Amino acid sequence: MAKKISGVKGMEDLFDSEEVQKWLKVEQTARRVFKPAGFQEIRTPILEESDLFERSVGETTEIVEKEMYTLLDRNDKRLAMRPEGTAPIVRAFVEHFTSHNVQEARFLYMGPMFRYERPQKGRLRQFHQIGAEVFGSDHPLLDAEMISLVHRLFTELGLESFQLQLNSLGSRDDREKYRATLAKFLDGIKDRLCEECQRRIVRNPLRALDCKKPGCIEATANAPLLPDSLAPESAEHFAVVQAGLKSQGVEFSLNPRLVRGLDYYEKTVFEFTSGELGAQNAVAGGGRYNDLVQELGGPAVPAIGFALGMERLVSILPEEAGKSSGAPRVYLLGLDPQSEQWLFGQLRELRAIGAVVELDFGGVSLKSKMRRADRWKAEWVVLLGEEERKRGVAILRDMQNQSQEEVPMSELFMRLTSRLPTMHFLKM
RNA sequence: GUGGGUAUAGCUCAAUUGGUUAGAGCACUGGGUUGUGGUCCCAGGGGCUGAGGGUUCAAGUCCCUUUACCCACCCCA
Repeated sequence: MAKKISGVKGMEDLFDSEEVQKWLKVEQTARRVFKPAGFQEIRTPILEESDLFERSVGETTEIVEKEMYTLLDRNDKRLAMRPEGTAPIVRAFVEHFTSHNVQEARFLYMGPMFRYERPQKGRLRQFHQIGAEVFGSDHPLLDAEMISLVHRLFTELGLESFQLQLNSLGSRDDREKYRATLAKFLDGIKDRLCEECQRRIVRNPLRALDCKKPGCIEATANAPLLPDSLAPESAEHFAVVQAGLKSQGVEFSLNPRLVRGLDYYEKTVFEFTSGELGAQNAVAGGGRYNDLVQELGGPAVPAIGFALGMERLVSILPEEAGKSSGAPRVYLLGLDPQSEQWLFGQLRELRAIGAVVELDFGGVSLKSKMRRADRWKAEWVVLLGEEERKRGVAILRDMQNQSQEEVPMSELFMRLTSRLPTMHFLKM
């Protein structure tokens, strides 16, 4: 035997039918929730120029520094497999929409993302996201709408145990000022912080507030917090976001230490978490990015977006979401080559009416064939042998009632159809 | 990148202080009088014990190396 080739680390095959069913359900529900809100679905390539992510996500972020799958193409162009979805959408928006003076647009996307990380529960190297982005407005109620749509998606999927955390990073100015204040504070308590956090003082002080080490939590207990240092305009924006969510009945809690890992966020940031996920507890996250479009060469168009982790979401979905279509299942069983040949001819028509139809292949005993039909969970079995064929009939067996009858071969299609729910479409 | 854990049949797991041909359940295949499923009974196939090396009369079991997977740190979806 030739040497086996196994899949790439952190990249999974999805083959369990209930699991696949859940994916379909999530994708379909996302469309049902977002399209009526004016979102159009778009698909962008997996490969982008590395620069796109370096400039948007941030040069000093973990993602860009250590986690990107990068390559040189045959012309030595630096490319990267997208580690996240927002930057490509912004790029596409700038490239195709702003040129015709479109400054407002809503996009829904779904697809694989890639990050070279050490896999663990809820963390893969190829994972999938569904995300949405809205360009064209800085209105705080848009923030509330975005968050509320995600909330609604989760509710429609029957998800019960999730929490919503909210924070405001303020405008870029607010953030810069706060960053300086915080860095100063941290420097004062430097010797009480872990090594990692000491490095963060210069590089990314906000992250220190998110550190989970007990020593750091204690040391930063009365650090200056972001919401307290927002300029009046940002504070007002944040207040309206909260009021908007309340009026939609969306529950949330404020987390002044919530920091997101991508540089482009400002003002409102949010995260949906679940206790059932293990250490990687974020199911979805997002925020506002008012300067990104401009930074990527577009006009000054404010925007907000979110992304959810497909694998994480699916793992906490209720069982019902994995139930597959209720289409009737019909098993065709021939006892000799001529019978099989005739039944084979019926496949197309029967499948066209929405039934799941399978023809038994292979020369085993009738008993085994029946056993197979049973394991396949057939509701109906059509049995045809030489005896029947001579008389022009086939046996139609109802597996549940354990009853069967002979029907003329010429009427099989009609007889069967009349017993199946009419116009039965395959449900998602 | 740093820790910790696991690796035996397709799946879930056994195998006494190292001791004969490595077992069970589920699954699979066939049969229980000739062409009828589920429950039941019987039989059968299937493992170089992740890989490589070492200690020993003897290794699934002990030691080293390696690979894969899992979990956590970190980071995030």
